[in-house]
Amino acid sequence: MRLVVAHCSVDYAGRLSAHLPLAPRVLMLKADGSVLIHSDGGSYKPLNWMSPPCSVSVSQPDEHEAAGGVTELWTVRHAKTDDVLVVSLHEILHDSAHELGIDPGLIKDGVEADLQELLAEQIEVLGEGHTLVRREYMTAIGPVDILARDANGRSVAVEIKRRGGVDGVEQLTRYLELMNRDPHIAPVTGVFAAQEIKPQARTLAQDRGIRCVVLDYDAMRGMDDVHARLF
Amino acid sequence: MRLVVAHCSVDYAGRLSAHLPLAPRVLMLKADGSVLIHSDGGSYKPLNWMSPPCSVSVSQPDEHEAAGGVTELWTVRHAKTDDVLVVSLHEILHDSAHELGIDPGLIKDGVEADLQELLAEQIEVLGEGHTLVRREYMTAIGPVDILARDANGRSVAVEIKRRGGVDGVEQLTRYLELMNRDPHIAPVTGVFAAQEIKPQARTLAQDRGIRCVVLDYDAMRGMDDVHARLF
DNA sequence: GCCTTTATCTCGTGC
DNA sequence: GCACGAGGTAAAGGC
Repeated sequence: MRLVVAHCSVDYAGRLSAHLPLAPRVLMLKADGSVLIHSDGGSYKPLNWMSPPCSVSVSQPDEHEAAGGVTELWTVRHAKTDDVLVVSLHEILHDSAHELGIDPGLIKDGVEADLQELLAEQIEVLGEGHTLVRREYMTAIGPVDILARDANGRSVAVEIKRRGGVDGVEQLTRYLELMNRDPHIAPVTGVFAAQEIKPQARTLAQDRGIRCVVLDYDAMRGMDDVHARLF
Repeated sequence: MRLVVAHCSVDYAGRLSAHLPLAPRVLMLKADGSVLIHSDGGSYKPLNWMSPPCSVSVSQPDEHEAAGGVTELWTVRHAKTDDVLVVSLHEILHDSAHELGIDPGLIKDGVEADLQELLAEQIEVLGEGHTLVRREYMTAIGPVDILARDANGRSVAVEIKRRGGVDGVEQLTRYLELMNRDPHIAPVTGVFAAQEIKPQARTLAQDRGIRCVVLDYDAMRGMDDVHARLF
């Protein structure tokens, strides 16, 4: 990992074209050849970058560039596409290199998969008398998150999202259309379950006869702890 | 902007929980209080981070932590949510601070808006005799990218994407359903225009009677230059 | 290897 | 300020 702080301008040509005017910035060169150009704000996204696999080649500025104050040019080429990032370095304020090794990586907890697991365990959250048929019920166009049965024994297809938008409703609609064509399983009703359901999505779901259920992750995890203690 | 290279472990609690075991990493502390934790690989996304607005407070390790090798604790708290990021620093390998100022920002070119502009100018790309009605034609559920008329004077709703996936076809389908209920404008046919159309999207579009048109951005920009030269 | 789905998405834009 | 759509989305998981 090499860290450089320098006045620079940047040009990118690839899926789009982009340009950064001359200013002081932090340049991060990773061991895999990738380059990140960060400013002192924004969020974690760099102003510009080149993703691996790629390689950097350093060259000297031509007469015109040198006259403009450029001391060094970095040309970063992607190995597979023809994306190119050119960093024109002016004054270099800092330059250091560090050996980091391979990172052991992030351990996560609390994403959609966890929600699905919890809901499968606590399927009664959908309403009294509901029973789980299976998680990841496969259809021709992909897996339905949860297939359940309501108190009357009718099939219920559940689509789970952390944040429920129209996309999720569309997805569930496609599954329902398909499943309701299959006489073995029809009729199937739909439930759209999410920690947060956006108004547009709720409207669309209601319009299509899909029930919306808001999930409380913390409460469900609490219930899960009770389960764990009791059994 | 402060750059620190150090052996550290990290814990995040917020919209999810996450943990990073002890390893050497780069810590980037931005002027707005945000913190990024980078490894020497991956992509532009840090292993972990805290987005602004937030603030860092430094504290000394307790006896137990100190015995484990912790020399300093950084607690990064989000100003609005209760997200917390705790960095447990062990050995510090590098520490430097740099004044960058506010970045002038990125200038982009070649995104969906440019495609829409070019297609509006060169509406005949859709087929002979096509004329432009208007861009961003408003409906109750949102704006249709382009409304045009074909050689027979029939309305044509165009959805433009850089990369055409099923989402775009669904979006256009919703517009078409709505517009075809309006006797003033019905019948409306649909055109799905993109630089690249995914096979699934093409199949879905054909199934719904929506025509697919692949756009050549470079060629259209070339035409645009010709336009500019001629007029 | 390709495709689909998720994301602490981020980021702009229009209301 | 919120909601919605786009992204050089990136990254993970299934087939």
